[in-house]
Amino acid sequence: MPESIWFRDDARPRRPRLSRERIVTAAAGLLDAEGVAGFSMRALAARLGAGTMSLYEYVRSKEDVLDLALDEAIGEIGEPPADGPWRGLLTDHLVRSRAVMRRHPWMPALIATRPLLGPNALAGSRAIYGALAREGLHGPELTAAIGTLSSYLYGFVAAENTWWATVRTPAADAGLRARVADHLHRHEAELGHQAQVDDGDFDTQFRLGLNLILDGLSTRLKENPRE
Amino acid sequence: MPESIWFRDDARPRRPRLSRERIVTAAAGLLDAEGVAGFSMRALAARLGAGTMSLYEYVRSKEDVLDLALDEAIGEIGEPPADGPWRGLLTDHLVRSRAVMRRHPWMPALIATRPLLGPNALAGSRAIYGALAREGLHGPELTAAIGTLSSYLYGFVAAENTWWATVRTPAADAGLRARVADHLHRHEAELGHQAQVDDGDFDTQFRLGLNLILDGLSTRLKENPRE
DNA sequence: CGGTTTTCCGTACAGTGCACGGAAGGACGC
DNA sequence: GCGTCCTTCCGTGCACTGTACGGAAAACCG
Repeated sequence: MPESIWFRDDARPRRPRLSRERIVTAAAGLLDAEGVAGFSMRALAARLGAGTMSLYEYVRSKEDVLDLALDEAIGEIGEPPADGPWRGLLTDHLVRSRAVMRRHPWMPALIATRPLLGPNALAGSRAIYGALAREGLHGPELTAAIGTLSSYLYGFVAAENTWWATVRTPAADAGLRARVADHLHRHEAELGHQAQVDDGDFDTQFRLGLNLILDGLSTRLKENPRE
Repeated sequence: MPESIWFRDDARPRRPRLSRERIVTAAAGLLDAEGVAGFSMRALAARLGAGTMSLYEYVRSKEDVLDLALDEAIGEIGEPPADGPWRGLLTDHLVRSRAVMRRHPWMPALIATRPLLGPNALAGSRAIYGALAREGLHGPELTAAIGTLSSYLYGFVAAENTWWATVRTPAADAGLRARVADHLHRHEAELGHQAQVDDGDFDTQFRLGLNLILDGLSTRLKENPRE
């Protein structure tokens, strides 16, 4: 059996079966499947068919893996186009970001505990920065606008995800559901509205809040017209 | 030694040395001192001078303790006054909320993983609800306004706390600081601005973003005048 | 006084992240 | 061909986690 042909594709010593990329994508998959609480280095290694300690050849620590998985997931969002009307551009980017964070519900919890300094995170924020700087926003006002949008995005999805996680729990009895629905709709239940909640509900909530912020931003932009 | 006098002050059976309240306040103190990562049931018991398993007489699980500690901390915020100009009222409440979350930097990470259904959390959101309902906001628009404000608050403080945690780390070398500063100020560094960051920086950022949202809310209120 | 109930907690177990050191095998100089 | 080295892989072990279980002691009730 001419194994030499099969094996001869790279000249590095002891061509590795593992790699940083393989570990990171497996980590993201494990997080999708089991959540942050169910993520362990042992489970990750098992998912790769490797020994636990083999991972540490490519990764400094569990925290390191989480950092990398988070930045990979942020990369899924993609960058906004280089130009176009600012309002549609921002709306698109935030809606796509929310979609990615819903597909990877572990993201908000990780974001809450670590700075977003991965290459993908930095690239994305730079692109948004450019879009607003083009409209004449500068200095603290620019930073505040971006900070507001990203804080809103991430706070919203975090609340949304805990909502779904709470409702989907098998132990979620009617009483709990009612309390959570009340949390979402506040006094609406008392006013006779129905307390049903579905996906579309969150969609419109998200867009309403986003428009609130963009309206505020719009007045700022009119005060500082493009120079 | 007349122990009977010392011990005779309550007639309940086997008057307990521990209590739910004592556990919860000790938990908050431990979280303040060690953070979420350094929080363990063993450490909590040691802080109370008790055996680890004694805690479970008053508390179902570690998650339970965290839920209770979080709601207690939320209670520190206090409720907004029953009436007054809506804008000042909301600003005050959000500023006080931020102050509490800065004193207890573990709060955002916990909020990210559990629904805010404690009594204090519900009382606070009800009060804010009332303030905006009084201004003529109803239905989804009302829910969206509240959701936007709380998402912003919590997203902002989360980012702020990770910033301080990152900077205060002993291993934070100059390169890391520069990257984080860039993350905060985006391209400002490239534009020649100084990349120094201090508390006041975050204060003005927070107020700028808040005013952005409140401006957007203000236009909504003018469209739906108090009926 | 006996029995019951309520607190307290020692022990034990399955699980965690990761330090350490060894084993296996390709790469390379001779 | 043969040592030598260097890279990858990973078994073992340690300190630590949450908490199930069951027992000990103490206060109450009869």
